Amino acid sequence: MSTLRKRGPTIRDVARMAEVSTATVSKFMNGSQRFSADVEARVSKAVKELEWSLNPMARGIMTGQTGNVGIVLLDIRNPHFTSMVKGAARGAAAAKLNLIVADAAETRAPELAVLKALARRVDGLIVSARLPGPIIDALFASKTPVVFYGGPSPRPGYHSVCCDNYMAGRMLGSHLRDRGFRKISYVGFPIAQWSAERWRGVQDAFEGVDAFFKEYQAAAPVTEEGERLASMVMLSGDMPDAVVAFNDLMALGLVAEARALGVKVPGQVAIAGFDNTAYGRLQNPSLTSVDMMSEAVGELAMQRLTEVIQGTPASHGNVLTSRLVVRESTSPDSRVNPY
Amino acid sequence: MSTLRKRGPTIRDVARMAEVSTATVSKFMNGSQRFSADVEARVSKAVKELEWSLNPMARGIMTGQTGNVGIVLLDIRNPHFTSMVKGAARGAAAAKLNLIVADAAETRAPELAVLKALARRVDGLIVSARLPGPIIDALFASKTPVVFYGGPSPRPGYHSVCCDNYMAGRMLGSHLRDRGFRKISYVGFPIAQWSAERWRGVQDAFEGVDAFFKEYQAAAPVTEEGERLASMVMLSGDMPDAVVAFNDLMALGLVAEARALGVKVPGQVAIAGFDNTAYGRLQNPSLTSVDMMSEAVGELAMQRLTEVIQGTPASHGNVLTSRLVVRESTSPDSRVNPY
DNA sequence: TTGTAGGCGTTATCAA
DNA sequence: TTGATAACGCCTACAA
Repeated sequence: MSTLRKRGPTIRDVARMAEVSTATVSKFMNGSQRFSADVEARVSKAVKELEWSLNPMARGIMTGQTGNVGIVLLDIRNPHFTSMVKGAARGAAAAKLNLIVADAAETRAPELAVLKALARRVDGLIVSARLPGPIIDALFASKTPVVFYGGPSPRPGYHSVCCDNYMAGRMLGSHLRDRGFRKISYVGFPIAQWSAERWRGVQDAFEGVDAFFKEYQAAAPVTEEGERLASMVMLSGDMPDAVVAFNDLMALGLVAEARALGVKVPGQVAIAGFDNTAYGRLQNPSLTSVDMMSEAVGELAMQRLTEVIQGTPASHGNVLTSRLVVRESTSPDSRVNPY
Repeated sequence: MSTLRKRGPTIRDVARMAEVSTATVSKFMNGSQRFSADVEARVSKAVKELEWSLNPMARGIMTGQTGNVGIVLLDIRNPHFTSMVKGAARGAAAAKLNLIVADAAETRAPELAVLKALARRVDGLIVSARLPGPIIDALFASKTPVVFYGGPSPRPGYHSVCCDNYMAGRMLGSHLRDRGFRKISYVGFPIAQWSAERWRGVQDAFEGVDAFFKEYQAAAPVTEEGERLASMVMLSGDMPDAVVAFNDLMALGLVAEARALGVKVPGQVAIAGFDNTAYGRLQNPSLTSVDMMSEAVGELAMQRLTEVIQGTPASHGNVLTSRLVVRESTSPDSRVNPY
């Protein structure tokens, strides 16, 4: 049923036209050797005339390399991941690799089989540290070079690029403490192990201060969950004076729903998130957030991956420094009862 | 310099273990023939035991197929494109194809060479109809199956999936007309040919009505351009009572900057965009927009692409119906914003 | 239903 | 610096 594309010229055609051997053409194309000006001219002329280029698959069968790398995302609509892809794409382009993007959300059903298939088509993979255990095991079994993102590597001996989640939380916590907030609620996402790290950081920032903490759990790190939990978080029992969300998407949802509920942000409650998503800056009120260096994480992860692929003694320093970005949503006038 | 990954088992190892020929294993793997229960059992046992799977590259050299398809984006951070990728990823998964995402923004320098290289690694490509002419020519020359998105195909005979931009503009124009707006400014993005289509649609909706139009041009369809142009658009000469932006990103930038400038939206000026981006709904004020069916476009484009690849007589109906989503930013009253 | 044998387009080895 | 030739892992007539 499938119509094969018309076969183009091969290395043999080029060799014939240039009156050299295929070996010469091959070496010429890979720049792995110098040639006499004469041969070089003839070969490049033939290449141009026949509009020929190497067949990556035939090449791959010999070299064992595909020329592709993959990145497995949990949700391509999350700007955090999008920025990561941007960084990874830059790194891939620099290494002349093609980037295959797999959205795990779409391939959930036969995930494992899909991932195994993907692994055969790439030279290496960038994946989330919060992928399910069996998937990660399969990945290791396949011997595919892997670099993790988001949190520490689930197994020792593998690279992982991320920000220090505890410190990020702590920075945000300090900010809230200094602004006088004392009743802090957290909308976490427990499936990501580092959600707890962030929350611990926030709490630790209040050491020695009399503060009240409460935690809620979202089923997915998306705006809709922020909206869904908003009334529970902000209107049940005594209101918090500040709400921290696991990420900006949920924070955005909280802010929007607060408005619908008639809760003033930051008038009655402050709201902050993580990731420093582009839309937080434009929001009304603009959103305080901790920049988790999404793009840099993607780029560095790709850099590490290429090192692992090439067997280069991999450099270290895979923990990036996050940065607190204070905006309107944590303006201090939201304290209901200043102490 | 490059450390080759240890070579795994081959089809010959499997054949030997199952005591059959390699041809049998091949046919078995491709499901292109039925076998005796005995042979089938032996082969699948060997496959499992050796944990062997087909080498896609060796396979591709014979079949001429890579098992990959590509999508070329203009800006992966634009939620419109992200949604398209989501749709395309679903389509690709359904066809058991891997999706290679190329962010043109990152590969601008040697664009043409990069795209040619990409074309050799995929069975087909989904690309924007507003790619530069030389690139499109090269694409056609390479005989790669192509499906366009965004606007009509730049050459006859190729598939293109998009919404009717004129109608989309017209819907929005009618809405503004009915709400009593008469001084309309448009922040266009002329590099996309269909920016003019949208604007024409908006204007035509005011046929027979006394209205005033003015057009501005952005250099890129991004939030920053909306912010940059905001004061010019809203504070120079006589203020428009409604501003339409080429897309939501720019509209979001306009709204944010209007707030910074002290211009009430929608109190003093209404603002609307195209794409119905997720963040428009959460904005304050929420953003009126025309849903250009990003995800459906991506999915349908991938469907068409697989048809073209397989040589199936391609079905038609590639113009999707857009949908007006009215929200607060074009509210007719001058109620003051809560924040 | 199963096997034989040649070929796909490239790289790698080694000799010239 | 260049060339012959044997791989690489799989597919596909065609024969049995």
